[in-house]
Amino acid sequence: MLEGRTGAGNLGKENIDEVIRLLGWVQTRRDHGGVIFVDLRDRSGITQVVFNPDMPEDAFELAEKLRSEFVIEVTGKVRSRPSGSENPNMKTGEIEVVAESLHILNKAKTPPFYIQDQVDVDESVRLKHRYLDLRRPEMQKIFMIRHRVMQIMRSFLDQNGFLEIETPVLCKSTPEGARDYLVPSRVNQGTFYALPQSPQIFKQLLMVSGMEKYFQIARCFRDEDLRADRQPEFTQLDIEMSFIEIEDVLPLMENLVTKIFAEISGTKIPVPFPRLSYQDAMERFGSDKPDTRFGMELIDVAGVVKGSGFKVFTDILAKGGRVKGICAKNCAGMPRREIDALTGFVGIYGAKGLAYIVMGEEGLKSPILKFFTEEEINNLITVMGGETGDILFFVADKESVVHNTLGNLRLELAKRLGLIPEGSLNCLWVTEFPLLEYDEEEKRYVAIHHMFTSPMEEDLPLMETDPLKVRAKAYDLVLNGMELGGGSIRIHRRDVQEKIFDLLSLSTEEAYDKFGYLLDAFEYGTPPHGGIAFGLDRLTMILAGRENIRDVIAFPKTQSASCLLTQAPSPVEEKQLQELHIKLNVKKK
RNA sequence: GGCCCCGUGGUGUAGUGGUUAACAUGCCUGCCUGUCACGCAGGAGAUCGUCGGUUCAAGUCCGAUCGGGGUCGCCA
Repeated sequence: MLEGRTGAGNLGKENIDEVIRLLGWVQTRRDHGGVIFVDLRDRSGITQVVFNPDMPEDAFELAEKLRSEFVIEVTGKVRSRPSGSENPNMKTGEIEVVAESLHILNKAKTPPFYIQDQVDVDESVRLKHRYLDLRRPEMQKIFMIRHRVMQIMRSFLDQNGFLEIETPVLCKSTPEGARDYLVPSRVNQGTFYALPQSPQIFKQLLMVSGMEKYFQIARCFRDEDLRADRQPEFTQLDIEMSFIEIEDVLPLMENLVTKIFAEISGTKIPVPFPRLSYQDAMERFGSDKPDTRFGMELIDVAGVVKGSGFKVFTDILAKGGRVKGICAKNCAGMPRREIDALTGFVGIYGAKGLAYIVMGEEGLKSPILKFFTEEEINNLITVMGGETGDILFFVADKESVVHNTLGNLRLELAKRLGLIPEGSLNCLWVTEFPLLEYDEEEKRYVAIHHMFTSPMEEDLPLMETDPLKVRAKAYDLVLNGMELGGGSIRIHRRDVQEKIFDLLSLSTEEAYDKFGYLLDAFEYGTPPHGGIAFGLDRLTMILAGRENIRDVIAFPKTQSASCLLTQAPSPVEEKQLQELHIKLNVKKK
């Protein structure tokens, strides 16, 4: 059937007088009674087919029966459109195909929405009929980009000596990290596999195996709540290498990322990417994935306010908290109610209030002025870099709340003020992450990256004295304020790994139960190794200019982790449950 | 689990508590030989997500629930 087929979207003046065969869908039919125009669409694009009454009568009658989305086969001759009827809005608008024969390969029901770009239709309707949604050219373009990205990754890594190796999808459940998706075992009553959150342990085992350079485009699963950029199953480019240090990983990955952007969007990203320590990222931007496309950095004002009469600030400082601010340029005209609404905004992130000073033309306006001396206010303005026309915002709280709040307020204001330059690509590495953080709920340390991440050598002594100060050999690639990838140099020494388990309050038995095989493996000559993983979906989002991860996944889940097309998840037969030795205990609603 | 937004013919929207729920588009029928979101004429198509409440009267007000989206928590 494909023999001698021509793509509709690639026809042009150079094809004039060629007799061609098109296979595709009816985009639109315009029936003028005597002459019928059909726009025929296939993956390559759209071309206009003309049906004249002087063609065989039965073929013309057939053309009158055509409707949207009928699948047809047309044979005809390419010709120049009559002068004056060219369509400059169409890639193939200079030519048309005069139909000589028509076959209807299949009829179609009227689709629930237009098969064209910029459809204004509820996303749930698109998802229910995803196979139709994916017919739209803009969706097809996304998946062509996604495909190209994967091909570039594969060829780049192949050329650099990496082996593509698959790892299991049915895995062992591990503590820590995200909630696992579980799969009951039929053969082994009462036991479960977990779907991989990432191929982490297997890729390290492959390093023990001497594979030296591994990659995989791997599906990962995390049973957590969804977001605009988060799906329960997603795809990572997973990479691991032996005999490396950070300085081997980052430049190689910079080459890969710049190659992808150069080939897909023709954008040149300068290398090396800037690096920012976690500490600096948090202090300056209030985020470990800072958007550095604009300024408005966080400024510490503790030095200015610590001796003041403003108890809200001084009390928090006394308790070890922080007082920081951002300067919103040219915002003094912001209406009072909008400023008040920002108090609600910062409340989302746990801040109890938002102090501000409006630097208007007629002087300063602020509910907190009365607590400060003139000198203190002048110092505050100087430190903040405030000028007439600005608003200074302040948050006082414990450090995590201050950073989170101001970091998000900074992004929100930048969006409202249009400070983020369109089309700019801003790649950077965030390095020197802390190894551990303290979990108040569980009253113990937890790993920030994961528990196989190597501490920095010079910080090893701190593991005994001040574990929270220990920095990890971990790095994240951040693009336009989005975490695109992350990785680390791993622990390859058993004694260090056991020390980590110890700090994480994993007992030796527990550690052995969960990771004994890994600890055993580490005793058989493990090379120093490390790696990284990139979120393919997020990368495709940026390359395709999408703000929603569902758009770059062929068959995504809704926010409640269900598939509107297949109705998954769904109840199963009692017999299936019995085979799996499972009894349900469902809460009645 | 919390907060916020949305739900009206196939699709997108309008709709002061008060007649037969309006408009656009799509669909069907007829007409039409140069359109390209063709045009013209006519027609069909809605238990206003669901359940309950207030009211003489509910698409409209209230509550619950279901579904979709955003977000906080969560996501090593």
